[in-house]
Amino acid sequence: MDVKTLCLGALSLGDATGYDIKKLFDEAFSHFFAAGYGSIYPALEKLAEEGKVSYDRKQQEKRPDKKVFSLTPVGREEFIHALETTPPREKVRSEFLVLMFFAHLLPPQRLAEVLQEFLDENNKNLKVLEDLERGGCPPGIKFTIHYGLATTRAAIECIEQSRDALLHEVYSTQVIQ
Amino acid sequence: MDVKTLCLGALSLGDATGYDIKKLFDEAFSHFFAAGYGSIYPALEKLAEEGKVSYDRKQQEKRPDKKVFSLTPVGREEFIHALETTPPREKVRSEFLVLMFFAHLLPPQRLAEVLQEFLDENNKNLKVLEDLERGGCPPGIKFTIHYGLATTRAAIECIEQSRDALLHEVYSTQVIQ
DNA sequence: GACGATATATATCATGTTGATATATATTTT
DNA sequence: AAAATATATATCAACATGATATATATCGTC
Repeated sequence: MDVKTLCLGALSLGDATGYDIKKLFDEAFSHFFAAGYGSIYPALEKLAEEGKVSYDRKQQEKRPDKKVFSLTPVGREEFIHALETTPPREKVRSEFLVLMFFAHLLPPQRLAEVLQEFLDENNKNLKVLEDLERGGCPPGIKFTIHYGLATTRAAIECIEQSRDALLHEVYSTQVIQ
Repeated sequence: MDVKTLCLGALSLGDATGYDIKKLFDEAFSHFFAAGYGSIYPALEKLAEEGKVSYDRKQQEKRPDKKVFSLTPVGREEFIHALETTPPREKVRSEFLVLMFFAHLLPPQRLAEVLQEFLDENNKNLKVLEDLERGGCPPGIKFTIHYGLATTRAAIECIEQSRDALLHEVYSTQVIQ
């Protein structure tokens, strides 16, 4: 699934500018799909060429002109077709786990820092998700929040449980070079 | 962190061809970092230009010639420097959660299928990780396995616990269009 | 013994994505 | 009054994706 397809999804929730869609990516989609302006604006341009979205240019006196995009019927069908055929995959790119994999090459101080930093970030994400959980939303969206909470809590517990032993073991097992 | 850097990491484990490194990505790194030939071969070429890896061309009678790459001292320092400065991030791209977010646009049959398929894949990954867990390996690597087990188990439990209610709710909440 | 599948090995390429930067102005915070 | 944040679009080099091409060997199986 590419950014073009998820832009159709974003517009299925209501008309929006590229800027609005970026905010949606940063808020509602942030814990499972990332995209920046560099992929969103070209995606909208191509979708417009293909007739899957249309837009109104809204003149604004004190701001750059807005392009408010809407999903066309063709675009809506395209999106539903994508949902029906996209396999439910999940892909993780974890710099954190790369650092753990090569823990034996890290100075002890740095390994401790890395664990703390990653723990902090997870606790921050947890708070965001806990706030979202309190607000009401459709069951599908609620599920994405519960799933995020479950995996984030598991990550935090795993780190808290193994941290001390890990810091100890890495430097007793370590071959001095 | 880019593929170039992780190729240095791969070579820190021992000399290898591009083909060998691809296997390492598919096995040891697969649950936290993906890369294909299309990024590995260009990465090795650039690293060689920069003097961070060297290679021996091994002629083989019955196979295409091998290029066996080795980490140079410069490359090793570069890798350790990268480990010391890379922030411990984690990024997920989940087509599964996109499908859940837009569950209200999926036919009931398809939603059930998606959940089952994703559950099956997670159980498959779980078995791979459980097998890895039994084999002995350094503490840092062991940690990446435990972390994978913890988050995968949390994902499976979360789906098993909410699946039935979700299937029910989505289609009772749904606005018929 | 033949056939298909898998393994060894490198390489390329169009398309898509990343992350930063540029441009301009308004509003909010310090 | 200055600095930071928000509104809004757009571009770009560098990097990554995923598929495909090329050749041969080996392994299983019917």
